[in-house]
Amino acid sequence: MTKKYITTAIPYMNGNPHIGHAMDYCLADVCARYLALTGNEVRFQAGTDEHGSKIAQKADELGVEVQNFVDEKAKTFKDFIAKLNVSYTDYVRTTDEWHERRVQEIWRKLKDHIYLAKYEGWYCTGCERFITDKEYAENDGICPDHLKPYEKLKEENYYLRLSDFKDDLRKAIESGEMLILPDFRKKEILKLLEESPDVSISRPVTQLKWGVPVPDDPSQVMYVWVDALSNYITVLGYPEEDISDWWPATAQFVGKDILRFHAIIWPAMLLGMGLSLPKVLVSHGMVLADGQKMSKSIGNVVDPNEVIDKHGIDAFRYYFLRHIDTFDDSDFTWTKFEDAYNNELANDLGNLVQRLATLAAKNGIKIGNDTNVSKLSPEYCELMDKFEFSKAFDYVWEKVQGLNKRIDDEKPWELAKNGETEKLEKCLTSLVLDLLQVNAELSPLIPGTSEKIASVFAGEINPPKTPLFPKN
RNA sequence: CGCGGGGUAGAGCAGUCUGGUAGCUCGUUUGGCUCAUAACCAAAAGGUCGUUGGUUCAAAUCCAACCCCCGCAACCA
Repeated sequence: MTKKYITTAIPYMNGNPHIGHAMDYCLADVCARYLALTGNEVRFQAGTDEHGSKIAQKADELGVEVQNFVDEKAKTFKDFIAKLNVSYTDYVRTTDEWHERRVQEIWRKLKDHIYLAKYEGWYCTGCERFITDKEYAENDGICPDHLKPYEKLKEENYYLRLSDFKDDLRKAIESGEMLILPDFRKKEILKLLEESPDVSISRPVTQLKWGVPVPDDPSQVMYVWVDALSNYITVLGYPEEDISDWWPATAQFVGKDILRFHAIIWPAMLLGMGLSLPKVLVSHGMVLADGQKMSKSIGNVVDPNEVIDKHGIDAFRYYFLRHIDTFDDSDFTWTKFEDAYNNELANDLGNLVQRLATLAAKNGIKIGNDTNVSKLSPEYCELMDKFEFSKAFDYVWEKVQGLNKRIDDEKPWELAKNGETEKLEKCLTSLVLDLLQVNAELSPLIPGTSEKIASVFAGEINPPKTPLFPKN
């Protein structure tokens, strides 16, 4: 049994769960379920990112203790992940004591690549980041997002010497040793890598209190990314435990907006610790609303809870994994969602199960423990292995539609009328077995529905009493 | 001249590398069927393949120029 490790990006606790988080979880979950289905032992991480001054600030505004604030938020997210039916095995909160302790150990291991230096330049308190001279000039000294003038800042920070790793990193990305998907993101990262300066990885405690203290220097606190990125291995027990069974990760799922941290800083940290690089970084796109970015100011934000409540979690998973592009930005619209639900889930699949179950039950068909039903087709596996989830499910759907066509072509109801019992039995048995094979391929995508379908045909065949996908 | 992706039927996309009658899904129209969630199956209509020019017997596909959209750069996955 091969061991596989899948990770999700840990969301920052300054907002509520949104549709983008759901996208990340769904992709990783399909991957994890597929790997388990093909006989691998899978560990699957999820968690929450809870440090940083923005979170502290938010708690201040609300007049609550920071710890209480993140406890509350973290619970919201954990409930949300449960609602998505995500099959994670390991969960990390960056405020977990064991995480903080291990991050400090990681810092110690990186020490040869860390140096202290003075930064002098522009800073935006709103963005919480350093501003280059070029940016300063372009924006006439005023932050376009926060409409506040940049501040002159002089402070000491620790830096990670990225230049120690650039060559190795570039080779690893070019050769595919650390595969970045899709390919156009790989090109972007390679270019970005060349231009990347050393990264500041700490802030003075006077600026940032809510974080993990730098070991042996109480005046500095770790920059949140160092803390957050480490979660992928602290959750496995690093450095206290031997993680070589699980690391390097089989695949790490991230949004395109945070790919740069995962494709440059994170691998640099890993190389600094003498660990291997993740095998694959899967960068997915953003979910748009009518071609536009979802934003509070435009007011076009789609609440994932609303979508799930409308037609259930499997309809949600189905739409996001089949009709939202795995790698690039795509639209969510209610019309498209409803169309997919009615035409594909209810009419194609739901009705197929219903009609076939009814035919089989009426004619006394029984399916034994046929082992072939869980056999996955090579075409399907090939697409899944390449993380082409939406294409894989397109392929499966052709089979769903093919079964409907076969029923029409073979007309089992006529065979029944004509008393051709033997032929009828053969025809229906074959159809049911093929449906169960398709069902196995659907199980990573819509696990709940897949179980229901399996139970309909297990032993005595019982057609669903209520439709799998009811229409209103 | 920053780098990159893209402009193909009403919508979303494939086809472009390796030129040879323009394809898929949804939507629309019509026909068939009755096991089934007014579901299913079949057929039809619908396109100057961003613009202009070039190469070729032949261009969505190769070459050149131009126009338009988007990403890499905004709290956010």
